[in-house]
Amino acid sequence: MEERYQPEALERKWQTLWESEQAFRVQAQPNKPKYYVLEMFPYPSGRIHMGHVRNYSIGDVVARYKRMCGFNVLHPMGWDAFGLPAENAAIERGVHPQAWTDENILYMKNQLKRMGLSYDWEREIATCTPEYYRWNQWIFLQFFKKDLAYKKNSFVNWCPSCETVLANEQVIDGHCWRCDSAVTQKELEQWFFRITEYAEELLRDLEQLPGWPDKVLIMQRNWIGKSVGAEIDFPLVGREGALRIFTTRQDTIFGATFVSLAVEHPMALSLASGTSQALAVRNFVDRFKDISQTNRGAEEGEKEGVFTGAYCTNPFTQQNIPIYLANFVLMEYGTGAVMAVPAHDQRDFEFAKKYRLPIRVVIQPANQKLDAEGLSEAYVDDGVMVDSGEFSGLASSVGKEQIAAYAEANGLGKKAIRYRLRDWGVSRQRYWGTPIPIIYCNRCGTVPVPEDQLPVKLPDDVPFTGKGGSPLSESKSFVEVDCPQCGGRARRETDTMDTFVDSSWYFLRYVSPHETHAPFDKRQADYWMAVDQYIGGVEHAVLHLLYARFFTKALRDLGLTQTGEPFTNLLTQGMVSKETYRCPEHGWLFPGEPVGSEKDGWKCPQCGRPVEKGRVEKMSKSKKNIIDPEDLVNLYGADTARLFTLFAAPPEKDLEWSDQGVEGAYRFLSRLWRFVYQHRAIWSSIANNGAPGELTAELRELHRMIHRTIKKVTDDIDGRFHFNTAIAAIMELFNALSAVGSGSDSAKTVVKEGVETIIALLMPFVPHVAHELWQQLGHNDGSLETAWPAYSEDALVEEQLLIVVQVNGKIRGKITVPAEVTQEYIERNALADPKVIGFIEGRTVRRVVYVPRRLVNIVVEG
RNA sequence: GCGAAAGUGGCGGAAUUGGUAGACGCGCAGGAUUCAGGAUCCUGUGGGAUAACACCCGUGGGGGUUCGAUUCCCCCCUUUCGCACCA
Repeated sequence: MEERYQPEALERKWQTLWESEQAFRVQAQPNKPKYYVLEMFPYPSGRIHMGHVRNYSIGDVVARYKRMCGFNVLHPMGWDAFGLPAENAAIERGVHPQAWTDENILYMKNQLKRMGLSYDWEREIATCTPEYYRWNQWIFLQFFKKDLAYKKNSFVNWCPSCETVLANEQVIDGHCWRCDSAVTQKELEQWFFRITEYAEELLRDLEQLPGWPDKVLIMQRNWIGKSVGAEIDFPLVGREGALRIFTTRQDTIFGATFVSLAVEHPMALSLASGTSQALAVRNFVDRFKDISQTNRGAEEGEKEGVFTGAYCTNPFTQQNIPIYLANFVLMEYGTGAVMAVPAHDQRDFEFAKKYRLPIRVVIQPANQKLDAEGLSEAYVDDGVMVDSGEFSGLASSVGKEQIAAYAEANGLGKKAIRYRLRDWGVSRQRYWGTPIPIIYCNRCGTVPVPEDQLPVKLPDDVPFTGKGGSPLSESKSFVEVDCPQCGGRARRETDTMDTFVDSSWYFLRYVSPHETHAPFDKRQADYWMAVDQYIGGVEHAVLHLLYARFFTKALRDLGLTQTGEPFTNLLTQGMVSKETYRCPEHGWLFPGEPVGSEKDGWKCPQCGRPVEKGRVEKMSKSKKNIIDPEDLVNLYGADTARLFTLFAAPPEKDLEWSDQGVEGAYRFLSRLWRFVYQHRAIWSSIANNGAPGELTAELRELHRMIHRTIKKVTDDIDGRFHFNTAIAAIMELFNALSAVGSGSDSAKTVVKEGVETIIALLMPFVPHVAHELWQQLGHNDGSLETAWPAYSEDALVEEQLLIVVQVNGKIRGKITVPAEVTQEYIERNALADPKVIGFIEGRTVRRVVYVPRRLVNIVVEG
């Protein structure tokens, strides 16, 4: 054993050993409790970053801990390997996406291995392999058969920079989630997955997920956005037909003084044709139709509209009211037409004011009287219906019911439920993704590729020009095919699938990654699913996590699995960030910290000029504040990198990078190493499990502390994931053991027990150094056979209690009493404490509050 | 605008159900060791006051409930995140 802690060689030793022993391989064992822990798989961008290190360190603690507790642990890893960066690399550097991706996977896999993560690499998957994506295609065909996959012409989000369609979930603030360009709108024929079919179930089953953070549940609930209301027809004046509107405020229908349509509404142009407004309407439509919804208001919320020249009838008031187009009405939601109630909807109010449209108050609040002239804003809350014919006098909530029922009974409309959730557009005009297994034949129409012809492989003869459009359409060998039905000449679909399809079921593939007859083996899935603990960034709160839930339910309905929810427990870890500093001369300071101090100001280490202290930023290339985990591992070893990320903050919070913090983690491991090195000769001569019966009071307390620490660390890891406090407790115990050092034989025995406990408790966190020290102390049990330490309740029993004594809630003294004494004894001693006496003398004791085993509060008066 | 989370020493963070606020780590200060630096070890470290105690103040601000509030309730301020014309 070396005197100094030298992580490099020992980490290599253990990694090699685990690899050669295939220590983390796992098979289903029906008689052993299973535990499936999964971290979100990475995109193979080239190098791992600190976010990965954090994510996988957390997962590895859970996996190793559960393994030590006797669970049969499935802990797999793979690659979310399709996506745009590979294609961009091809365009920019002429490397084939496949080669680029393979190379990255190879490099990153090595980096992950150097972290000592306990993955079963036998189960590794990469979504870009035909063995994987053929099942994307197979699932697509099953969806197609069940009408869960369909093609429709629609207005879609279009990223002009990526030159592809985006799903709603991929548009952030009107910008592309990937490249941040402003998203435009384009009318295209696209493939969709009918996720809305599952809207209600996706919403309802959120209640079955108590192991998910509330934040994520709320975000999903909002994203699905259920609204209960009614659809009502407003008959057109002077022509056939009606405009169907959707509303949740039927109770305000007597106040509807006009109707607003979306720019894309199919009747927009026909309503105006033949009226004097025809030209104005055409211009209005042309102005807005290519702009995506979020970018339509020139300024925040600015309302604009145009009269169509046509009228319809409010079926409740029988009044003829004008029909407008309005820039804020969404075609995608409801029916694309809304009844406008200016008095009770803020948007309609602003619109009515701008275009001088009538305002009718039909809801009165309890404590004030509204009139149309005096309104400065819409009254949107509930109240009592007025000026509403036979419905006047009803409360809003009752009126909603009755109006909807009346409409239904009289053929004016029906009750309706709408969701904000839209169907998931999955077509992408890119190369590096799963080809959609569809063939278009002039005679037979849309023909699915027969299952025995899967996979539809990506062709190799595609030029990467970056000039836009679907690259697959450039490959003749790919496009030109015979129709599977009639054998005639036909054309292959050239769009590929959204890469989120790949990640929507990969957790199922891991249960039988080499299965060739189905996406996964049902029996294996029945054993392993659901994922007991899923860990990843909160940025996937709606995107990936919603899609994966949808897929799981859809696959269940195809009879492929019994699981209805894929992830029983979810941990969303925070970002890794770093403070930024910028020197006017040298730009972002990196690597290295500024010199100086908070008081005297921070200076550039190169030129001494004062630097501007930036905000704490997420690590990103542009901010130049990236810490490369590889450098970190080279310098300090994987154990230190793991320990730091786990110790510096609880996993769900953001973690701010600190060079000194890393030093601290390294120092702790060094101290532990040195302590074992110095004492190992002494300890080797002691038998294990010395009886603590004959110990001094001090050593008995130390022995208690060992067991207290086991309990604390166990509780902190299991379910709570407070790794930072678990590690703190281990450090505390170590400090106490170091203070005792050696001494009497019984002291040595207790200290040895304590150190061995510490080493075992550290195994999930810093596996290499912990296993090395364990071995150095003479344990030759198989490297991963060590059981998680158990604590004994007996060993926790306190001999003495420290009782805090308060007077009127302020701490005035502390007394130590034997643990078995009575409450009366404790109160008597508290009142007799010299410090306490000073505060109660001459005053009347009104009351004495006793909190068992903790404190006495003496309430005095005067 | 709506929804959610969070504000605790110089810093990261503890305090699990209302019961010793500041565990653990970093930083800082003093000391030991050292030719010196680094490393290591010891001691101290919320603020005020003091020779030292006693004591006073203190968990964003202001109220409240309670014997007792970082924790519960109300109002306000700040920050972060999510949604953003969803009728």
